[in-house]
Amino acid sequence: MVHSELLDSTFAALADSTRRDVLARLGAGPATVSELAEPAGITVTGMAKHVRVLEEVGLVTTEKVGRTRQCRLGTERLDDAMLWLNFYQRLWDRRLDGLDAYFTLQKGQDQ
Amino acid sequence: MVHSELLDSTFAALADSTRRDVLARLGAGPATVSELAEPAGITVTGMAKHVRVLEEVGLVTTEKVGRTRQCRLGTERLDDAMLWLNFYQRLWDRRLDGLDAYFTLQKGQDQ
DNA sequence: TTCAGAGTGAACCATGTGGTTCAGTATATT
DNA sequence: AATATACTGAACCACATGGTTCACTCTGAA
Repeated sequence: MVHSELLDSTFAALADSTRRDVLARLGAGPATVSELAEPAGITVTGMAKHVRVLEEVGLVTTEKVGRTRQCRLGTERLDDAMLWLNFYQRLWDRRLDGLDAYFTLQKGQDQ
Repeated sequence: MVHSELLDSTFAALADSTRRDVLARLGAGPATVSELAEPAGITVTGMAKHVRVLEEVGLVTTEKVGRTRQCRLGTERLDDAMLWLNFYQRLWDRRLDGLDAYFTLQKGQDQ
């Protein structure tokens, strides 16, 4: 569960605010590469790379329509990332609420 | 909400299976840098870098104990990342189940 | 007081990343 | 048919990343 190439790539894809912006924009409906590039303030070529990254992990789907490329949210609904985070959120909760919480808080107040 | 340096760094920190391993290991209890390095098959210096990355985003807390450095899970409980993912998971759901689903599916059957 | 062990810091290396420009291809529009 | 538009591909750049080695400091133990 931990050693997943897709998980690596998915988290890496999300670790960029330009790409998160793209997901936000596509949440409102499909858009072309140019339409995504303009508000981001980067070149079309640059945006095409971002779209590729998102497409490779399934977060975005694209389709060539005439001379434009229509982009929309993919069907990969962040399930893997959610699953992972949920698992570790529980791990955190268990550690903080459990028997060792006292000891942990005693020694780990620094942050 | 989207433009967050911490969110960038947190997702980036999670985008490495060695670091996710470290979190898993620390979920079972504190460990020193050496104890983390050995199963990972990398040098202590290398692991120290990973620990630093995790510490900088609050996922790990460390404390120098004698000549060792004890590492444990931090108090930053992935809330930011969870919040973001939940928001977008809902966005996905809305898009796929909502009123625009018909239009979307009409034009986006390719996947 | 030595000496071994744990970690740190600096330097280095190969590779990846986010961006650019420029030249090309394919498709609309006139 | 000519031209403008939307994207693609290759080359390039600066910088970040994941890893190393080597020399060093600090601490615990003999």
